Amino acid sequence: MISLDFRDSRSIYEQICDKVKKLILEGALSEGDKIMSVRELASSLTINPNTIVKAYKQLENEGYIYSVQGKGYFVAGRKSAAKDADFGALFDTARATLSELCFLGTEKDTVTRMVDDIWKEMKR
Amino acid sequence: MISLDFRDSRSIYEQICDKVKKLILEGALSEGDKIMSVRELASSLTINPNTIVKAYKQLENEGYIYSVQGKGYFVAGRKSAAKDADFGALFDTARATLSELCFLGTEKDTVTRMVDDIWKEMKR
Amino acid sequence: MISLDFRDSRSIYEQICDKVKKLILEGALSEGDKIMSVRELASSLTINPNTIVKAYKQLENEGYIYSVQGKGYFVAGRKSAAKDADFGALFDTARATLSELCFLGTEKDTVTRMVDDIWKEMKR
Amino acid sequence: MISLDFRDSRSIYEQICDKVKKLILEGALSEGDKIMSVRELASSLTINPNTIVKAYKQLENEGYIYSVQGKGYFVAGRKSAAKDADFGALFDTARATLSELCFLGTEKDTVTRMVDDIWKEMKR
DNA sequence: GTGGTCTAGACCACG
DNA sequence: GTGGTCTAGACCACG
Repeated sequence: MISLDFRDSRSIYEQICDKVKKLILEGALSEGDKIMSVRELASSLTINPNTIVKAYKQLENEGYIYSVQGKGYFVAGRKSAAKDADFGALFDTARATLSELCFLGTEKDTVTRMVDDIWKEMKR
Repeated sequence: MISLDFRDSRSIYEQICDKVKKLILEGALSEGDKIMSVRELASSLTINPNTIVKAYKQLENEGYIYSVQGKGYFVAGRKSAAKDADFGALFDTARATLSELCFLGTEKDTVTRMVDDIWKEMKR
Repeated sequence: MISLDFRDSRSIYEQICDKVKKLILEGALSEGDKIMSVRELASSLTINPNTIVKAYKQLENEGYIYSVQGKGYFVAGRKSAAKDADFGALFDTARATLSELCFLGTEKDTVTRMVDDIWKEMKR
Repeated sequence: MISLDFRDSRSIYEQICDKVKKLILEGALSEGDKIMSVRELASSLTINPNTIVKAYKQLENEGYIYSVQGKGYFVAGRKSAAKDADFGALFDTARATLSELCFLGTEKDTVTRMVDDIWKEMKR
């Protein structure tokens, strides 16, 4: 299920993007699965359908989902997402965030354990 | 030195924030160093001084710099930044970015090496 | 044989149009050949027969096929297609696409070779 | 100048996309040039600003233009467009269109001359 | 003044 | 019923 945090400074469509992407990354949504329709999600969150459209189009541009005329949106595969991904930007973000954590005194072990967890979980 | 990329989708004050923070994380600016004055930086980048003020206020809120009335802005220490840091948000960003890299097929070794590099560099 | 790509952003009837036209251009279907009946193709693709009808009507308008009451649809000749073709629109599309390829750095030789290939293949 | 053709079956935002792209391909707009603001173009065409936004965002995704917060949209360079281009799709379109022209009886010389013209013009 | 986000709601094509 | 397009208009951040 998807919920919004109105205290979050990010825009609504960004939050929806991240939530749906998270469900895909976690494997809660698998390749070929249909995701909630634009209207369904809009009414369930009581926001405007156009805002959902914007989030879904963003995810479509990133290769995470695709639309089928008159049917709905479906989860695309890893290959599709990898093809459209901007690895440069992702690594920049990763490096900046990890550098900041390091500077602020985070132990390397803490981060290494997080990395281990992520790669272990994903292989399931 | 700081330069701007007008094609960057981030706002100017955000870019300045990130650039100054990066100089601090890299050790190019050390605790107690005076950073460029608002006027200096504004004229060197030919942008509005208010934009610099906004960036510096942001970094001050994050504990990375502090102002001395009539003297300018100075680099604060790690403890100051660590006290004001939102570790929850930083770890969320790190986890989300690394999860995405993992999903997209990045080898764990690549990331582990990046972590090693960052922690090694920083200890200097 | 005709297959559909549900990830294709084009509508189903457009995909069918393009696939059948391609078979004709390639010579896999020749003048006078009977093409698959609406019912046959609909059940083989498990889609609504009306969608096939729409595609066939479109190809009929373009002069690529013609229907014989109670017999089915047949491939028309080049003259028929040439008579109904909108050369202006085709040249506009060709010019726009080639201009974009040129702008993006494609070598002229690459395109000239493609043109050679197409005209050589077609003369068979 | 940009004008709309309401008889054109393409959507308004697509027409705007193509018109602006054409100006860039022709060299009427060069790298770094500011293009008409969203509001300016919307009022000059008497259409809704959101429709312009949609067209501009599409061109931004294709790397042809970029936005600067509070300043407007500017023409990006060839490299930017080439980086984001889907050459596979462009060549597919080119091949399909040229194959159709060939089938319909167009002389190879006519096409070769068009190719020559495009590559000659662009080098200016 | 500029682009960015969002609402409210209409009408369309597709199947 | 689904997504796609478009209008009309509001309010925001940025500089």
